[in-house]
Amino acid sequence: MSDDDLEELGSELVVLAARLVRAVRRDLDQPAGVRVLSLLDQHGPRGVSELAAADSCSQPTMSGTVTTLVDLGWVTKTQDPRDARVLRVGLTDAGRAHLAAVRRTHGRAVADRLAAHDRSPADVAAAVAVLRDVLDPPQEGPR
Amino acid sequence: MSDDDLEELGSELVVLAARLVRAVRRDLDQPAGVRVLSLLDQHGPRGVSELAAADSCSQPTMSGTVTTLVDLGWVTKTQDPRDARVLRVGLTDAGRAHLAAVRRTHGRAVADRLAAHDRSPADVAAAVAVLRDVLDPPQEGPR
DNA sequence: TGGATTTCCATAGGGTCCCTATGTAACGTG
DNA sequence: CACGTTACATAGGGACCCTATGGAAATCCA
Repeated sequence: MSDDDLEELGSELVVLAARLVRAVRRDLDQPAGVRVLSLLDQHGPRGVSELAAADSCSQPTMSGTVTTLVDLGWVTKTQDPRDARVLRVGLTDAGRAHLAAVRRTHGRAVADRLAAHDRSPADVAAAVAVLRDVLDPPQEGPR
Repeated sequence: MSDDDLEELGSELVVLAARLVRAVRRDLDQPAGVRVLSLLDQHGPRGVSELAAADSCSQPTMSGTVTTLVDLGWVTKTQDPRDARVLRVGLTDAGRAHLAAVRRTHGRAVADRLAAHDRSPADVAAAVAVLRDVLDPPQEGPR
């Protein structure tokens, strides 16, 4: 496996990821808010800054996203009684329901396409694991 | 592998893809035009509508992207002498050079992250193949 | 105790990417 | 030539994201 191949693969990975995101945005839901719902579902209530770090976006971006989600009734913002700076963002039942619906939609869409290509869910799991690894280490370092 | 798992995976795939795209846009350089350069590199000169179909975006979007690329000097638009409606979009040397540079950057970034996770390029290739399959069949007629 | 600093969130302003709706010009056909 | 079709461009708007900046609460420290 040569370096040229790796260049191709890295570039291709980004290209395909971009197309996937666009397709989802057009046909299904707003991914930005769903990412936040997913984070809250996995990790429980969090502050805006924690969410921004977890989603690796800027704090103002997350701030705006949360505001949108509040308007939609999918999350609530409550004050932390011990630290008035912190805003605890938590899922509502409606938010949980919406997340479940989106996941069903995505799952079905992925399953449909898999069926046409003799792909097993394990293959998708492997792809997810690779993406996670590629994204995981925002490790800075000299050199 | 249950349906619940598949829902999780489909959703997770989209979430990770979105984060990847955002990370690339912020840290590296990926004006959506690179996708077009990649298409032209793979398939040779094409018209705007063909490019839009290949990238699965709308024709006006591709029209604007191509205009941007022309301004950057990475592609040229030339009239087809046989059909004055068709614009042949072709890579310039500068466009080819830019594409090569972007690919090197992506390849290096991916390689760095892989090294931290005991991943082989073959794993990335597998992930790319899965993404391609997930995107490929927008459920159209026979080929 | 009274700054100084830090932490957390919000707003302002701007950019990119993408969409639908709607032209306009050139082709083909009867 | 009228007619529908094809290929591209423009107009208008929305979603998402960024940096810069501001304000308020908590914490640190002489």
